[in-house]
Amino acid sequence: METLRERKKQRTRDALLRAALELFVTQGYEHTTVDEIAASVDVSQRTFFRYFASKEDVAFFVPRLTEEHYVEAVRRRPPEEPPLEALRRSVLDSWDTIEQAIERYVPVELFLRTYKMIEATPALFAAHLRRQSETEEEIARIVAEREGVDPDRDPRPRLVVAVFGAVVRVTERHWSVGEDFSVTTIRQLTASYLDQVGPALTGNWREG
Amino acid sequence: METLRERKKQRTRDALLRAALELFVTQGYEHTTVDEIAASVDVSQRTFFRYFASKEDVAFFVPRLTEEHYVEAVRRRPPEEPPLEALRRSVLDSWDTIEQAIERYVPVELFLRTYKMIEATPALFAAHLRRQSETEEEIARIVAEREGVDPDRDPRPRLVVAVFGAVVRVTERHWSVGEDFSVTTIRQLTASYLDQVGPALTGNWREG
DNA sequence: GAGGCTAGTGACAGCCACTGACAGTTGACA
DNA sequence: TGTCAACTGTCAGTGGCTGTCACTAGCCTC
Repeated sequence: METLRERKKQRTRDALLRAALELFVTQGYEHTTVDEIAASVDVSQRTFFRYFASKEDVAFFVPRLTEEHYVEAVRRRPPEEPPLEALRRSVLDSWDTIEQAIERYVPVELFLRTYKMIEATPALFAAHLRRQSETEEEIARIVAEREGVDPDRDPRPRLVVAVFGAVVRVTERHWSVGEDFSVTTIRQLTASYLDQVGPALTGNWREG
Repeated sequence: METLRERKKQRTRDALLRAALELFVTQGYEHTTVDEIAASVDVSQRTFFRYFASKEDVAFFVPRLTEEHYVEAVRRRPPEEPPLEALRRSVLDSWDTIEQAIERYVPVELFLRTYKMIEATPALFAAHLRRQSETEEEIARIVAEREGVDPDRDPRPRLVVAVFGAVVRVTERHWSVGEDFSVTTIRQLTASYLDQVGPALTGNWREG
């Protein structure tokens, strides 16, 4: 962020990001062309593609921040904690502290609406799931490391991480279709769902 | 399959499907153009798109069969079975009986290689995950129905189905990178992983 | 502070997936 | 056998994305 050149670049990137997200959430992802985004920032389409690898890539700029934030939280957990407990605390802590990280780039409110848009747009939702699965692979390796097992011989790290991720995804999905979307809401929902999953798996639903 | 016209259509469709999968698995999905597929069956590109909604769509023709097969298996489970047990038996039964259904369209071996290709191609893998999540939504509704709960008020159906699906996905992924790919192998792997997930979630990994 | 260097950009041409419109052809069926 | 409908090919166009090339504006050295 030293030279004028770098500041200019940063400004162009930020402008493209903001413009893209704004257009996406107002008129929809599919109905927004890259030409449109570039034009609204007054650069050529070619320049857009020098900042973002693809149209999809812009949409996931902020989600990428939150994923990294989460992974870092997992890394920082004390190693004596059982895996599930470490994961649980990591997600909840992440939701508590993510807002500052986001606000540096876009208003949190815009991010939340982007998130909803991703869940509602099939092409983006697919990409979202794939990204999550990549994150899970990373987390599985961290868990394996913590527990001192080889993830390619012992399936437990990937199993635990996948099961945990599944619960998080159900939560997000529920949150994304609801009215009340705030960071607080999804945090509470996550905690609640994580509490319910144990009984749901083992319990008999048809008794009081 | 009565009239000549219908038989001709069927033949074109089958030829396109076979040609596409063959090209995909030999030279890769990304390196295969729709023009190439159409040319190798001697029809116009336009005709290809009259049979398949998209290039992606051909790749998932057979997976779609297996998904439907699985959903049907779940529907047929006796209602007194606990949810997890019903799901478990459904996947395993599906793997036992799927081969006939596939063989009507393509050789099972080609299907298995297609499956590996899907797992190895990011764009297809993303689509695969989205399709699975749609299937899970359907299954969740079936489970909710069986248990007599409202899936929009009670999160348990979606939770159980998502957790179960996560285990299946870890299994598939493991299978897809391995050497030994046969239907028998993935069936056994699935059974084994399902057995391990309970202990992995609750147990302490660091003791004997 | 003049001049060379280079990162960043725009303009243009081209590939590929996909779509709409229209016209030609070929089976279905009376 | 002639009419109708289904199926197909051709063509033109859009949108995402990439390579190339020339140009400009900020940087850095002497």
